[in-house]
Amino acid sequence: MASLGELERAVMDLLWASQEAATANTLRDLLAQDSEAEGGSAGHQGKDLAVTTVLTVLSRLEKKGLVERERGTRPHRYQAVSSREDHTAELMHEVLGSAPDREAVLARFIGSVSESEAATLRKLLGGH
Amino acid sequence: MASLGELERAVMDLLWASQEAATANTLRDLLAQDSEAEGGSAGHQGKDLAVTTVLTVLSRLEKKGLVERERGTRPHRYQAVSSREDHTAELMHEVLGSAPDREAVLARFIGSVSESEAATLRKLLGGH
DNA sequence: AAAGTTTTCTACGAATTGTAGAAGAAGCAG
DNA sequence: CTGCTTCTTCTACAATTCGTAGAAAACTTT
Repeated sequence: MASLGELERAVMDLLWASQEAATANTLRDLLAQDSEAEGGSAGHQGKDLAVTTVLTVLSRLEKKGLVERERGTRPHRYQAVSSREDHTAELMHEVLGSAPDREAVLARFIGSVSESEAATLRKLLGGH
Repeated sequence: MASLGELERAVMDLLWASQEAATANTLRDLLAQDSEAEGGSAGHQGKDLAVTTVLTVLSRLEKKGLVERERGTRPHRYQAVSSREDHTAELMHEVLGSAPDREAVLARFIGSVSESEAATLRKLLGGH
């Protein structure tokens, strides 16, 4: 139960973008805007989703542990459980974790990182 | 079109384990063994798959670009396109790639790597 | 209590995956 | 070459996931 569908991803992007908790309605509106602004002629069309659709997706994301909801307030408010960066880093660990030879994987991985990123990594890893 | 199902993964594991190309029949046998040897009482049961099942899976893996087949020999022979390590590293890049703030993700990622792996990384990243 | 808003339940269609039979193609025994 | 055996391709079906949303239930507000 790892990867997200297209809409699920779109919703997460919104939640990650706005640090704040949002209601399903707000999200629906944001999604409408996004798809409206999305690209020239043949982009994939602008949807105007039903709120129930957004709610379903939010429930699924909650079940997957990516989203948390405040049930106290009346229009429930949803927010991402962890930041996009944390989540992505976690994902990377998941991918790596399933490998028997982690170090070999890391070697390959490092091999194809840009120089500037390599520099960042050196800094992060600190002097020996 | 990213992740693999359970059986697909099992097949890839076999192909990755044995550097050599294998036939569908061989793989079917190996799968049978594996599930046989797999865990005490309530593990998920030992299947004895039909060869067509294995062939279907192999075709799908081929379509996904993970497997290559020699069509010349009569029992076609299948092999992984890239090593497990390469594939995993690629996956990590895919995960990372979709992030707007790559460096932040890398920071988190590095933050939760074991010390020995950190050492390896330092070595790989080389001086200055 | 009526009307409006929000949430939950239920459902359906497309795509993916595990699973395999039926039928077609290719090679081997006579 | 003709039939038997083996291998591959085609087609199919059930379960799960995901996009999508109506119907109904629950809660607010007036």
